Amino acid sequence: MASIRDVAKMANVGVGTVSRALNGTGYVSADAKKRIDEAIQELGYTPNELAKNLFRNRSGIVGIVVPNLEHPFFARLSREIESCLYERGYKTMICNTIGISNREKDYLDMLDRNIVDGIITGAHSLDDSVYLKINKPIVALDRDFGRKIPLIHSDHEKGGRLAAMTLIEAGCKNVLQFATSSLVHTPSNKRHIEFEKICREHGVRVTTVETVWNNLEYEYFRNAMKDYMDIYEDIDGIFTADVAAAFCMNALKAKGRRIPQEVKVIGYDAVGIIYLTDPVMTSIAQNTTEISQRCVDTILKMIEGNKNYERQQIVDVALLKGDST
Amino acid sequence: MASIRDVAKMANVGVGTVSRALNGTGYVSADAKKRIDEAIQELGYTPNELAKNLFRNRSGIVGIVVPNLEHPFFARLSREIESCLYERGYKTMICNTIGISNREKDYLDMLDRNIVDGIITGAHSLDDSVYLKINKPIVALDRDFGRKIPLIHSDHEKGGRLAAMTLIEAGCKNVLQFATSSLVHTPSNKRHIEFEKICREHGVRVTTVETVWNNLEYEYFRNAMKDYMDIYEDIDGIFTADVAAAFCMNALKAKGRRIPQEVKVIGYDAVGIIYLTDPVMTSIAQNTTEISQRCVDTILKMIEGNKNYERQQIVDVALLKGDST
DNA sequence: GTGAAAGCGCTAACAG
DNA sequence: CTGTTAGCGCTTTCAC
Repeated sequence: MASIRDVAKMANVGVGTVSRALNGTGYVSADAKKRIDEAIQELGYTPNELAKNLFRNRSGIVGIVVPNLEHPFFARLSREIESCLYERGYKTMICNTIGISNREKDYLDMLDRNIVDGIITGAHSLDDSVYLKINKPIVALDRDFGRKIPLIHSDHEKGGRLAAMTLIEAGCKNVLQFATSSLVHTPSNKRHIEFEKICREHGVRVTTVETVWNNLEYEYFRNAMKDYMDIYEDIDGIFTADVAAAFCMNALKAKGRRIPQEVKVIGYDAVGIIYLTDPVMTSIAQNTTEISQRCVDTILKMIEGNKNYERQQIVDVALLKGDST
Repeated sequence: MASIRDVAKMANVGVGTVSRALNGTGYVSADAKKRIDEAIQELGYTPNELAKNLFRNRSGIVGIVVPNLEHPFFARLSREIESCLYERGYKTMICNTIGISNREKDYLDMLDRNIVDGIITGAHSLDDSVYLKINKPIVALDRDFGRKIPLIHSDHEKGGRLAAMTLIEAGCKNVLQFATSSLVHTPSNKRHIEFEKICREHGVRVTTVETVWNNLEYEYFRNAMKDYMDIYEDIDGIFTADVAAAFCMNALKAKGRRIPQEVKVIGYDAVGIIYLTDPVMTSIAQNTTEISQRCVDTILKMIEGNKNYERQQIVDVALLKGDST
């Protein structure tokens, strides 16, 4: 592999001149420039990023930590974040934690080892204290780690309200929702608190099942939802995230209950699968495009030392009306 | 950030000794080792991977290039490949090409710039010649770039045969399949040739629609499949990849056709969404776990200079019987 | 066993 | 305008 020295030698100039020519920093005579270009051509020279990285102590890589890339919400988010980063000249490292806190820790350590310049995290298996000790660029998705770490999340309260109002207006009197354990204090869990509150205010009976989503596999949701539908037989409305909601719909239909006539179902996230259910699922849409842009914008500001960002950024949600409500 | 020099100074040893202690290479007296460990503790020293990378001219990163991470097959594959790489001590860089050949080229160039040590590619927008020029570790998924580049793919012929036999045995007489343009010469497209052949042999009429899947968005599939179902009204069997198949099912049901009584549908890939359709979709399962392992195994062998791998590796497929056939 | 020194490929500062 | 030089932080000979 040809190095900058080989180019300099062949072009009869110093390495500094080649570097300047390459990066457009400082003056280079047209003549020298021409010879350098020729040498680069001839040698098939490509700058070695590894050396650049060492010099400027930057890798140009941002890590994105998600529980499971196979979950459609995180797949979409990862895709969009990767696109934003690409536009801004950064590369994307992907990290699946699959609920294993060791992995999450390993990936966080890459900040110290200078493997990534920053991390956007949507995983939650580690204790807050671990994050608070870190003094490098981190942006959190749907989790508040305290003043030091910026967080970005949807307006989940509004999401819960929209969901509740949708079911209420559709005439539900006895609804069921699946929430994350209330021990986990995340912005996203607020939708369930709000949902419950609104339902109560309107005299609708609401049952909240708190679950720990051990893993985010379809297979798991499928079995779990089937079991739950056997337990809660008299409900007329359901609110939970898309994948779970889709499996609820299937389980309900298998039991002969008609949707939306007998049971209304409203999902959350509005990922592609809402078009796959029969009927098409009503869902609260998170604006993953804006979330991604804000995540990338914020992490790059942190990396580049620009303090000019809001610590908490809330992104609007919207009702995407389907035929399941 | 403390460097190895600081550690050496504090421990009263040379940097070489610290390096040896850190990497377990060469002898270090117990006494020196102890002082070094203490210094590392006290300084909170972490080795800078960037410097290591430059020295050994390796980044420890493998890039995985996919058309669209949001497509469930690639989401699963990416997840599994990331897991394998993690087990082997490598990191994963993710690259969505979204059908843009510029992006694919940009990511390939990272090989030359030493940003990634190798690339596993499942994208196809560039011409073969571009790949053939590259002299670095590349493993291709479902595409034959010629003798230089190893390829890994499912036994798609068997897949096509299984699909055909399933529809035939279910009594279909007039089936429809969606294939990639026959101009694109990929192993995965062989399933449609085989499918057609088997159907013919059994006196079953088969219509093959060749499509260019412009993008892999749910929205696109949904509209496209709806239109196709309006055009092909008299068919009694369909074979296509899961996502498309799922939307076919929905479009058919919307037109009042019963599945599987009037039309049988068989998918390909067997990703999670087969459990979401109603009825549960029959599909040909690709063994993504084994595909991922082989991809990782092969790319790491190439990176580490081990020539001991097969150029073409074919992974078995299996029929996953659902209720749509 | 261990320190000193060279060098991975690049950039930036500094004389000319 | 341009060549020389000194590192970025680490690993690895190679004498002592």
